[in-house]
Amino acid sequence: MIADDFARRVLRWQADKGRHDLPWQNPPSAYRVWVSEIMLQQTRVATVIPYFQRFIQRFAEIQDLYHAERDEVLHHWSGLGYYARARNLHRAAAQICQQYSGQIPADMGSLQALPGIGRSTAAAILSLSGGQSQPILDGNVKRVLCRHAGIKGWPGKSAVLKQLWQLSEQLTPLQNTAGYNQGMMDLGAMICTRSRPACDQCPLAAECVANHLGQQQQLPESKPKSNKPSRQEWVLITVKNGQVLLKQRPPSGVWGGLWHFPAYSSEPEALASLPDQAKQSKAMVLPSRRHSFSHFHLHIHPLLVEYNEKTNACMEDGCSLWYNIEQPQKLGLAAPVSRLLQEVQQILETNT
DNA sequence: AAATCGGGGAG
DNA sequence: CTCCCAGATTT
Repeated sequence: MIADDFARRVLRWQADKGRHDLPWQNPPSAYRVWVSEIMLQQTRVATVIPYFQRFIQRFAEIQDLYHAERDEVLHHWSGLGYYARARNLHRAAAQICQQYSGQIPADMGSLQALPGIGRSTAAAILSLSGGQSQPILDGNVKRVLCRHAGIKGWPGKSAVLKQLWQLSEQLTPLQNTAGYNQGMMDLGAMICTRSRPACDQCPLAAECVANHLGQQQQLPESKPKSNKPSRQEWVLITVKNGQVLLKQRPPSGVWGGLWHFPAYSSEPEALASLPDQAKQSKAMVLPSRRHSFSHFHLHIHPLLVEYNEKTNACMEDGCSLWYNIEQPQKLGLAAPVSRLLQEVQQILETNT
């Protein structure tokens, strides 16, 4: 089948059955599409929607993002994961405001030079918001193309990736690229799903290799599985006069720039680090929990220690602070930290 | 080429 | 429980 016919079928289907009411589609400004594309990296649409709404409400324009504190940007990203995306988004906003007077660049090279924007994200911004003819290659397009062309091998391998980019380039039309790219993503999300694809409703089924061979479950090939290691940490939830001690994580690494409880590699080590006024208090052992990252499991063992102090001498040395549970500051908090803080709030108001 | 970087929904 | 999602960046 010639590429032109492929694109026409996708376009017709997307106009008829595709998604037209996603929050970032009206209006599809470059800024809104950019924010959405960053949030959507490795993240489902349904998960992103409420985050996008809150983020855009607070940072309606790129200048609002530029002038915001990083803590508040991370606050609006809390629970979404991959926090380097938020840090890069904030950095890129500064670059765009300083170097491009607030105008998001409209060419692939300039966009890809910005932190957090790779080829597919740059192409999505330019096509969806500006109508430029640029091929994309996200998880949806990979799945559709792997099945349609019967491409074997895991798409994460560079040879397969190169093949997929070449195919996407060939099939992407010069006109109506926004509708086409949106249609490819809609097909992947609504029809050509990972399990049980609805081939009977697919506009590309007639020439789809996987459909003809019944290989929908085998394509695309899945990532070779690896055993994830486990780590342990004991965290001190120190409550003093209704406030909780938090420490800021280093700018890079897991939960970079977010606020976390002081963490230790053993229980005795954690208890030994308590301030003298707290040592007489009995630590409450909260249930341990397992948190899974993409490449390891973290077993968190929380210890709750409450004490009071007349003199409220606040030690805030820039990388640690007392967090007010009742009137929280706008900080970046990882999902398990937010959950723990909620549990602690419950415990504290039950005890009073 | 392989590792790093979250969290949750689906199966 | 495993797998993977509108990927990019670093090693």
